[in-house]
Amino acid sequence: MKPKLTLKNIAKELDVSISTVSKALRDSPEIGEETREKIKAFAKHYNYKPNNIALSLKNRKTKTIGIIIPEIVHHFFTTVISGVEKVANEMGYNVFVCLSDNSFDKEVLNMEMLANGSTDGFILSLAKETMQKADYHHLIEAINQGMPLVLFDRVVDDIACDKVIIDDVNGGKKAVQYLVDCGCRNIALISTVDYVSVGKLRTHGYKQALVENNIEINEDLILKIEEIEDSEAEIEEFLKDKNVDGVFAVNEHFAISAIKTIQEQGKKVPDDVSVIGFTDGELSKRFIPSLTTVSQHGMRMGEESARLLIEKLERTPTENDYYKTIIVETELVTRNSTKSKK
Amino acid sequence: MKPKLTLKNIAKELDVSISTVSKALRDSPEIGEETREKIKAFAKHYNYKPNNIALSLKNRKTKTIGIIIPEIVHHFFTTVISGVEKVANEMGYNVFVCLSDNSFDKEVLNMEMLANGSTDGFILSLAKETMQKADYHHLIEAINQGMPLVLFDRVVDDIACDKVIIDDVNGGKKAVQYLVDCGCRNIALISTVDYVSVGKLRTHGYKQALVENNIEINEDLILKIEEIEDSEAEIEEFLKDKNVDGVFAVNEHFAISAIKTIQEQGKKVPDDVSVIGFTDGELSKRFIPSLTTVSQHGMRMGEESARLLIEKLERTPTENDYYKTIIVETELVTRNSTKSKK
DNA sequence: AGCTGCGACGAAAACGTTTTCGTGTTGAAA
DNA sequence: TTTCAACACGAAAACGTTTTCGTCGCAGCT
Repeated sequence: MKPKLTLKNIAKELDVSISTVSKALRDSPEIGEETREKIKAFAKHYNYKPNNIALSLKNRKTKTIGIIIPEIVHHFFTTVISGVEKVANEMGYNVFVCLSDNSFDKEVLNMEMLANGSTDGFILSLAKETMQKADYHHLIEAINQGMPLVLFDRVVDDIACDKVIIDDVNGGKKAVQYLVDCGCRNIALISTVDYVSVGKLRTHGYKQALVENNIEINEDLILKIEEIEDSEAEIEEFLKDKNVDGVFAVNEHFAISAIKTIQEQGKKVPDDVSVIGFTDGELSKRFIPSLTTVSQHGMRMGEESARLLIEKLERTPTENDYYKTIIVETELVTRNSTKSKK
Repeated sequence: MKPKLTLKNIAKELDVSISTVSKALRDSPEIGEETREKIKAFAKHYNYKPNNIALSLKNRKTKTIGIIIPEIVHHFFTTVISGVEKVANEMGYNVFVCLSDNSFDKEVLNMEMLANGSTDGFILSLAKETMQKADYHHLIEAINQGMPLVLFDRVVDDIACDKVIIDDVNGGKKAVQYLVDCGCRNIALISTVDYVSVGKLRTHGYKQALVENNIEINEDLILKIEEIEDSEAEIEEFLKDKNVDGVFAVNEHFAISAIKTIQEQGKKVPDDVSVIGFTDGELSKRFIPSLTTVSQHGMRMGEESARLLIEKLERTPTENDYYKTIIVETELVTRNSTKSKK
């Protein structure tokens, strides 16, 4: 285990000064050609690589961005990470991934870790608990410290920062409209509790679509689920002896559970009941029947978030006083859990 | 956007020296109680947090570990990350996640980024391309530089470092033995190409189980898949007019594809054909029929890897000259894609 | 000979910490 | 009154870079 090669080492070895070595390696014209070549050859031979930490300290930037997500074992979020990684790497940035586990405290802790010089800025999707508490002081603090922040997917309006979201209202509307177009009239909604922004918005979309089609909104056909763990039983109970011909679920899991329940009731999907989910994961693709879903383009969201953040990082602060919100379009991918349009 | 609070700032503000501030904050008895309290109060009020980068530079350790995985959109790897994050955070470490995309070049690049001071060590699962090329110079280089390395899941024998693997041979054997116990005799194997270590090992297990049960190995019943993209078509072609009563697939996807094909042929799972997969993901759990699989305990693998690495990091180098290999046991979780045991 | 200018290099500061080793001021002991 | 320890604090080095600003020697010009 050799001692790590540093500028100082090279300087001593070659009997020049540290500054000379540094300049030579950066091709400064200040250094004579002969010395320069000698130093570069030496560095190359011994595979010198400048120390990142020292560079970060000197430049006061780390070329690193952090991303904090509520849970990683979730297809949507992994695609977002993928997207972030992709553009970050292209732009010469590293990515710190942190998990909040949907816990407020862990989210705050993560932010503090990342904010103390480790990263230049971050990308965040709020923890469920944070949205419930509606306590965003950690975000505000970070922003005040001059740390650029991009919120994605689970965002909150009152924070002034860049945002990347999908048009949840429209996505929900599209889905329900499609069900209507297939001839459904009694359409159930399986959503999450209202403080999760996406659940609320998709519910809006659901209602809008019904209204636009002159279908009465029946609150009995709306289920709001708190704990994902118990969702299966809840959904079963909910769908029991309800006479629905269409179901719109705000995620894959709810959709699958709905299908199972429906089948157990002796009805057929899509012949008797059409089902549409949200988020296009492996499950939707490969389930039988494969699921018609509203795809969120997680990869694109990640890419846009990273681009937004890096753009902000590489500008002078004075230009920074406006914020963008990028809306990534959803896409309805039709598969076999819905009847074909009439 | 206030200028970031530093020791120097505090010192100037309170009209003491930098060293005094530093010592006071670290509760050094050298500093008089009055001054100490004053400084601590000030720091607390303005929410001072020491700069991580400066600390890293000073201490020559970053309290950060890197993990490089071939692909993140893969349930198994996300559970591993989860496990790593968990114990890393408990021990006060941060986690850098990098993606190699199964590309050799990206793997090397990632390692170089992380090796230049950004991390104290890393955890790695080899890219497919790397295993194919069998070029491990980047690993050796890192080790020579004194960077601890833990290999997991996709490992290679000739590198001297800690390893965390599952007993793939045994896992495969268990699965096939179970099929035999269910009365299957014509058991097909759907595996990956041999240079992917896990594919090879699970194939061994398959063969061992057959031999132990005096069933002849029929190479015609073994399919090795290179490109996961074309797998569905390949599997369909492979299973066409083969008279099998059991299928062992080395991952979820192959298993699902097999089931689909079998059902399309008019046969029933599990009544006519039993199917077992590997890796316990969402898909296995929720598919209909739900899949009997060999579970890999990704979370545990992540935890063990992180523990191993951190243990090494926090010892003196002299104690470091031995390497452990931890074998995480697999577990057969039986569901509905197999008949019950006779 | 004296001046200018330039080419080639080195010294030192800076980034934000921690830590070792002073140093100046006390109070008490001799 | 002198001496010395204890106390409370500051100066400076170090971690590995980059960069600004010297400085030195020498050639060319008048």
